[in-house]
Amino acid sequence: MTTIIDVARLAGVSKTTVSRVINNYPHISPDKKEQVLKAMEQLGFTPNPSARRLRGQLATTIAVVVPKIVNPFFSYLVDAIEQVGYWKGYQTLICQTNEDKEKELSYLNLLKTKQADGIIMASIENDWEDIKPYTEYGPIVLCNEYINRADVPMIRVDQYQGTYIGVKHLIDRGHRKIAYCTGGLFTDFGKDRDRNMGYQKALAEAGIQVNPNWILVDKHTIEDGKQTMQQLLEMKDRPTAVFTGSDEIAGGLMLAAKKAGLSIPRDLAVIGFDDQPIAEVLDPGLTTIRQPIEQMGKKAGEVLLDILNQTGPGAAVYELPVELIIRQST
Amino acid sequence: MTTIIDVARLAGVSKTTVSRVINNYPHISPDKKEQVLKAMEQLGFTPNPSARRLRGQLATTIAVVVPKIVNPFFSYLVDAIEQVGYWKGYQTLICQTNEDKEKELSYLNLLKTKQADGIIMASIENDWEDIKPYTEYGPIVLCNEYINRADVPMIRVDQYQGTYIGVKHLIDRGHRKIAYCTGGLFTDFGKDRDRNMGYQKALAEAGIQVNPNWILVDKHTIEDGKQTMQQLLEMKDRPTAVFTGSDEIAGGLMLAAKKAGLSIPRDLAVIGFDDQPIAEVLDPGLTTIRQPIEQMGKKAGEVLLDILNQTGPGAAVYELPVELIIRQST
DNA sequence: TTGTAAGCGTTATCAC
DNA sequence: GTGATAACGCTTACAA
Repeated sequence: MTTIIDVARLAGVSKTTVSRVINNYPHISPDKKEQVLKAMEQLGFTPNPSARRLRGQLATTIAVVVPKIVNPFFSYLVDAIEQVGYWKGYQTLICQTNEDKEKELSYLNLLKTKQADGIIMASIENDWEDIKPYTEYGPIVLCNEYINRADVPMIRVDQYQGTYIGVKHLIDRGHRKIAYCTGGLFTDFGKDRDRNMGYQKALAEAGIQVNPNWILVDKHTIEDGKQTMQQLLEMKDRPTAVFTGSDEIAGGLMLAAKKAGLSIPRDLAVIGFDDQPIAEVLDPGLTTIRQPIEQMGKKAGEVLLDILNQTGPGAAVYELPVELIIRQST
Repeated sequence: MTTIIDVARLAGVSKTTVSRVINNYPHISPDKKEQVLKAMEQLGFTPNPSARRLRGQLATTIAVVVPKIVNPFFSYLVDAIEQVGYWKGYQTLICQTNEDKEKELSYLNLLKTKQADGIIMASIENDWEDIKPYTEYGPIVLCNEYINRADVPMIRVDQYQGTYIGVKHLIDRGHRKIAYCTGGLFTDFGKDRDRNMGYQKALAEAGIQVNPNWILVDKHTIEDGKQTMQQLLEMKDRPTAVFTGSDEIAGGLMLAAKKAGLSIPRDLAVIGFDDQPIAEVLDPGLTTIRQPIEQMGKKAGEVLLDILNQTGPGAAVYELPVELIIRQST
């Protein structure tokens, strides 16, 4: 490994001067500067980031926490963040929690040890109380998830609105027996709460009572969707429409429904969430709530970098719009 | 930031002793060890990886180079690698080239600067001659891509065989007009070459001539698939079957075909590559060549870690099997 | 068994 | 404008 000293020797200057060249210190005689540059070139020198970090200068790594990178929602998010980061000279560390609390905490430790200069959390497994202490070590930006009492920047979409317009759309199509199939739990905070409220609000406005049997929680994958359809098929009183928490669940659901001889949307209307590529190629095309994923990622990255460069506010909420994409499944 | 010295002070020992405790040096009196452990706990101490790296000890980061993380093939690959890495205490740096040569080289520099201890390349943009020099700085493992003259470990599947059985399957179904729609180019080396050879071999065996009009290159996305279908529709002499280089292209193709009133597989048979989740939910279900993506990623991770821990061979070729998954699109 | 001191590659301070 | 020199936090001879 070639170091600053090798360069100094070759250029016939002190290592201080080399360092100054590297960091674009203004007052250097042009000829020495050129010598140094030439020596660096010749030796193929690259400054050692560990040393720079240790010395307290460098900050070039951001971490993105996601539950599962294979979930297209998150891979698109990571994609957008990586692009912003690279553009500004940052590397992106991908942290997959697999919904494991411990793993999440271990990744938060990256902040403490300055292996990551900032973190974007696109999912949260632990309670905020357990995460908050880490904000001391570096900026944390919440993206997609949000905590009401958290004093950090948050990039979110209006989940309440998204769910509301989705369910309302089903009601407008004449449905009154509408199941709700969510990735989260039917809980009382954060994203889940907002989605639930949207569902309940839409039903309430139409004078429809929530049927607890039609609330299906903790569904994520295509496989989950297929199984959920089985559950629905076994019900004596079956819903005529299903609101799902992701396009993948919807895909599995449709697959199983068609296999069971149901016609979509005639026998069962299905609506997804996200507007992933899969939504378009499903047959019939999947009506869904589009989340501006790229925008979210881009914004999250920008906000984090602004904080790192001291040019942005420490906390703020950015809300991006959702949109109902009507295809043929409803 | 709390350092080893703080711990030493609190525990009433020298920093050397603390370091020994951290590194599980055997000969330490149990009581001192306990004091140190207690102090570390109390201060919430975590060793600074930059310092350890600088000192030349630590190796905990691997980098994975992919063209696009949003491509499910690569997100599954990264997923598998990350899991293996985490299990062994390594972090995974995700490097997205966007098929940009320069970006790829900049990521290879991670090796040189010891920001990454090893690299898994799941795609290659530059010529091997330009990449080879980096092997001097740390191990590079090729996964999915391969270079004949490269002296590094390679994890690959038999692309030749995969394409061959796919095309053969179409021939067995009675097709003789078979288009070939690939992600790469119809070039003469690596993965592309093998796939092309498989295609040509299967045709040759059946006494079928290659029709250059039906060779469609540089197709990747669902969108590409749709456009390709348009191209096909405009042909006077249209193929009756299409072999595609990925399930996504196949998906787009099917979508456009159905929209144009074609019935699949009656009017047009379609076969994909990868067996991604999308293959199952397409209608009709997509016949495809399954690549053992998770296995590939797992193997690549293991091979790299073995090298880093000096317990594995420096170069070897691991070939994993492909499998024809027959659904309803053929 | 424990401690002292040197050094990893860089940058900041202070002289000149 | 330039160069010694001391840190940054850690590991490891070498001594004790």
